[in-house]
Amino acid sequence: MTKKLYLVDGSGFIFRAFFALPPLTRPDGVPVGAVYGFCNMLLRLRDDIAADSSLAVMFDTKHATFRHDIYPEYKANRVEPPEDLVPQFGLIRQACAAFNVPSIELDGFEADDLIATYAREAHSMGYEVIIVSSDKDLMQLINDAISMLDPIKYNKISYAEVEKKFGVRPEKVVDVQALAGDSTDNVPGIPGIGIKTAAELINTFGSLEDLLANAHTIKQPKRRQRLQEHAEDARVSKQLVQLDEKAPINQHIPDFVLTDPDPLELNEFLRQQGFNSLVARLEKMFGTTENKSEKQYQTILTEQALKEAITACKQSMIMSIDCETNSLDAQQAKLVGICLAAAPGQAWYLPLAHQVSEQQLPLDLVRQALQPILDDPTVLKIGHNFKYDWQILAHNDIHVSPVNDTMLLSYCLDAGKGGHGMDELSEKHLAHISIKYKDVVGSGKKQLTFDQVELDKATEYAAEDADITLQLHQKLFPRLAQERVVSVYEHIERPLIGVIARMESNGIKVCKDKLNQLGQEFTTRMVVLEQQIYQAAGREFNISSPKQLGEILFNEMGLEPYKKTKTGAYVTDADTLTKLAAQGHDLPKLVIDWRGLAKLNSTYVEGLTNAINPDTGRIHTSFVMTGAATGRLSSTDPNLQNIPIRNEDGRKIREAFVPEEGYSLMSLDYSQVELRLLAHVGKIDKLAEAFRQGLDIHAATAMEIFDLTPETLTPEHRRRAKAINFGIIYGISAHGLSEQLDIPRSEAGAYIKLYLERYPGILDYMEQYKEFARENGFVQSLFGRKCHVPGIKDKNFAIRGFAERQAINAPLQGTTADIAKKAMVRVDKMIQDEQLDARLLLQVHDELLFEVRTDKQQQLAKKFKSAMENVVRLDVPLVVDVGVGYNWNEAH
DNA sequence: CCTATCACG
DNA sequence: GACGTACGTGATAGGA
Repeated sequence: MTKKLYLVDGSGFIFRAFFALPPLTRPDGVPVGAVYGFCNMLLRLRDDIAADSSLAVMFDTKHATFRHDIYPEYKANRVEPPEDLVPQFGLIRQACAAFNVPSIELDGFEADDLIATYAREAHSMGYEVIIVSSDKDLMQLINDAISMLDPIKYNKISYAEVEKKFGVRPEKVVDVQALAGDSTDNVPGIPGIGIKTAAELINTFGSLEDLLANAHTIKQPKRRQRLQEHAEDARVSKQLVQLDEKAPINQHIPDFVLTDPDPLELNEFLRQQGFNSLVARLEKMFGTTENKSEKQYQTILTEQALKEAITACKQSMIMSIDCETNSLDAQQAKLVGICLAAAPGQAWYLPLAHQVSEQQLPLDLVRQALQPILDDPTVLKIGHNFKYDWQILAHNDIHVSPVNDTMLLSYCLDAGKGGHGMDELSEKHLAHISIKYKDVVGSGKKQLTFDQVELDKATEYAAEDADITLQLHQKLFPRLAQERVVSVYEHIERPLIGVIARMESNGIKVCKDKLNQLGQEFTTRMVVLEQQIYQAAGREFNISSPKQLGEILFNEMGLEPYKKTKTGAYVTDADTLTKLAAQGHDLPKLVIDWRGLAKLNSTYVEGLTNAINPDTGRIHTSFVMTGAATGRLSSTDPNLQNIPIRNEDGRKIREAFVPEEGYSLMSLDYSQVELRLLAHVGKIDKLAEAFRQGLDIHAATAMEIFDLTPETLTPEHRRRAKAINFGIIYGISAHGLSEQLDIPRSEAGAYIKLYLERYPGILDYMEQYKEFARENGFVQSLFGRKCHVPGIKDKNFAIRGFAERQAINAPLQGTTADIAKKAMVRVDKMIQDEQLDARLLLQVHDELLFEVRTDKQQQLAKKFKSAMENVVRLDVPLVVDVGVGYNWNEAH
């Protein structure tokens, strides 16, 4: 194997990274985006490359180079670097020192010349050279042993890429550049000749000199004249772009062999810059990087040890608590152990049900010993995703209060900035990569349950989790007040833990027989469709495969495809198939119908049947409290927030959701909340007035924008107005609306213009929130919930546009979420305090589903409706529709 | 593990 | 002037 030398173009990198990467500042305000990119790239390189490789970084200096002697205007058009970039030059040199990577600069020479010199030298010594840069000026150096690596896209640049860019082999690149010039470096070249023409000329004549010597043979008069007039410019240009391979270097290649950095020094540098996630990676690569005080993790097996742990927790007045179980499903999980932490580095693991020989403390004893401190109002208990622990403990008759939840803290502070799982937060805030659950229990067939894990391993893992939770609380809790999200946390998220925990434990009864019967009905119909599909297609194929379907529709049957996916496959979605069906083809319609039934069977009939808990006969979904950046809940395992409703077959699935004997299902849903909020927040008088009058809002909109009376209003008008109303909430675009309504873009654009004219205030609302997002990086709901929109300043139109639409939508969606959550807290409190014979079962964004005693349903409906409608007072009334029935379809 | 599709608000 | 889009989710099947 030949040894490899990596030569990094430090100066090139910093410019490119500065513009390519998002701006980032240290806590003290110093811009460090490019430095971060640089460190990231170095770490990645070190991780990827062989240990016996060599590495050095080259920099430009501020001084003039020999090129300015040849041509005083060289780079004369360069403007001063942006002020955010200036401090980063020094920091990147510091970064090299911290990484223990040689950095080289030389007055009178550019980084490119140093790279050229070292590359040729190393080549002659038998090295393979990889130039880490994407600078086109370096492409002239490429040969079989010298290649380039784009440091940001991280892809190889070789012959093919050079020829694509310059149209010639690398050794002719300078000749092409000499002709084409380079406006960024103020290299003159020959006017009127660009890269395309230059490549053509060089390929025809062989070289610059041959071309200039034979310029008189050029046919095009203008081109001939210019080549003759500017021959000298071309020669000068070539000197400017030709890299100097004989720079007087004084550091030698053998000195560039990789050496490990001093972990302590590098750690300090990275922490200074606030690069916690990099510190975490560093620990993984080089082992521990800090002289941390010894961790004190203990396994508790005696009553005495338990007492001591509790005393320590009581003294510290704050403790974290974390349950270990044998399942992720809170309803089925058995409590295997409990972990407590009282201070960073100090944690105890209390094994309860491990399958090991050691004697573990009995649960009853542990419960009695722990309950006082878990109830103690002077000791704050910290959990991460405590909703889970709440249920596990409650199922074991253990109750905890007061509680803070680090997952919810992170959610209130940083929604939209990434996930809120403990592993991710540990890396982000503590610069520590935590032990993964999979590392403890293994994976695949050999995966253990936690009760099979040895006590020392279990202690190490569990104690670290409790430790991290406590440390995360130290980092996150103080930010709550500083960043003004106390109210959202205290009044919405924190009280919701118990509410949702109860909902999940309640579950909802699902009738297995009904699902089974539906499954058979759907299957029978699919068999018929299947035969018709094969007949229409002319052969059998896998109807579930979009690839095979595309092949049949567009290749074998020759239908006209509407569009392709980004991977180049034909789109075969329902939209496309509907359009094809409208042209009179049979197959698309058959496939649409088949897919509808297949979806119902696989996702709902089978999925829901499998999700029925054998002990309770009910389905217990899991609501994810931090899943949606806007503040909404999401539902998983199974998702009960997307049960079909929009067509007849789908609604049959809802009939399988039923109440207990003597009870009814009662659905209460907010009518048109987001539009009402738009009217309120945007102060859209006409819209608000329509709501106050209790009008059909889409019909009212249609009459307003199309100048109609009730007599001239048609269902089509109303349909279009409805689409526009929703479009507005989504941050409307003419293209989006035209797709939705299947009308020309121009027509959609005209509708939007009309709408914005008739509802003055909407445009202001949209501009105001976009501006707020640009200034603050986030938008807020009516109750102060934050949703971060990182792309809002991106120079890429698509990304920025996306962020702008988020900025328009998130305050509305987020406020709806706040209202629904507040309603849940209220209603749950009523149920608890007044001991109502009602259970909250599900939340579907703007709907709450209850199971209520049938003979009390009217009274309960009145109570809940009123509670929900009066959660907040707005300029428009909030209206809640109520439905009751013996299944979810009837209730809705 | 990613992509395409489709269910909901 | 083009770029490429409706906002927010989760589950399933196919295929690499």
